[in-house]
Amino acid sequence: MRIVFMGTPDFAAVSLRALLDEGFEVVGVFTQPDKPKNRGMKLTESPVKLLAASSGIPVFQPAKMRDGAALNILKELAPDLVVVVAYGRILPDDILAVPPLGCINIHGSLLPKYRGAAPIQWSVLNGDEITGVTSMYLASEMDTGDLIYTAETKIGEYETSAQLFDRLAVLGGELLCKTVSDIKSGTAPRTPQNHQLATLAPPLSKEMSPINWNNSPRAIIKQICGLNPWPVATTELLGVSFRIFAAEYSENTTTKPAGSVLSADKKGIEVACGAGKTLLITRLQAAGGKQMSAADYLLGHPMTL
RNA sequence: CGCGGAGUGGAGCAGUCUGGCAGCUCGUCGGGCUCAUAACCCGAAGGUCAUAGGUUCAAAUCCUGUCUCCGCAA
Repeated sequence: MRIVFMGTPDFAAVSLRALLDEGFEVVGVFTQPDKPKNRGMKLTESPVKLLAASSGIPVFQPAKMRDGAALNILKELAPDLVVVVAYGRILPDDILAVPPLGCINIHGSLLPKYRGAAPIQWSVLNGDEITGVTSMYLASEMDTGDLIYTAETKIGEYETSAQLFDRLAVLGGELLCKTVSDIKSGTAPRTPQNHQLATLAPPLSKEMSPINWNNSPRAIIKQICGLNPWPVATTELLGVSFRIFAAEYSENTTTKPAGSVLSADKKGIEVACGAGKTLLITRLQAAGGKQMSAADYLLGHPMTL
């Protein structure tokens, strides 16, 4: 079975790796064009491109999906099945129509929940206890296609989006292989989504970063975890700006206003939250510095209360 | 050459502007105190000050090149 794989970031590369390790025949890979990125604006190749190139698979990086060029390339490759994982492009109907077995996708949530660009982060931000990955057929509208399989997993109380990303990438790779295998043998199910239950997971933005200390400790911790690794929760303590990477629950209570620093020692920086509750910041980063534990930070920057 | 910040014992920092003894808070090791401790007291080890060159009687500090890390931007 000839497969064309479309994807861009690490999350997608894990799925591609899984397909290759299982011995599926990947005849071509589509990925986003190299872009100037990072410090120095160096041209950066996507993780999927690097993996495909090192595996000897032809790589295509069409700038547009609708100008006919991409369509011609795809027809030339004559895939039986197209697998899309975090490609970053909407595929037009004429592309979707090329492979006889269809186009399938791995999505980082239990659809129809969290359609959109940031399902993993939103599942953390909202404090969900269960999430997972879904395999589905692509439809014209984003993340609305028929479901094939799902795999569930629990979200840890202190699990960050970054950590969940890594786990779901692996789960997604496994689910993809099972899905492709069953499509090949003709035993894959196909279930329409219940569109009534759909929710959206739009991209995150820096505007979500500032912590509102009037919220509950859990809401704040979920914000911190959900926004890690990007855009990262921020706050100002005693006049200094910080990015906050991790925090823990605290048993203590206080009568001081939300946002007040209550203590700062090896255990962390204790801050007042809503309703007199508190939490402990354990990992942070000051301007110009590196990310470090609160204890390390305090050694060189004592906080006098 | 997109913009800016930073490299100093194992960790986090000060010292750089104005050149002149390697400093602080921890950690580690040894000893002491204590019913006991992540507490306290005494002592010790550990740094070619990112790297290469230049200026100088003298460079962590001033000048030039290089490497690495961080934020913005994308």
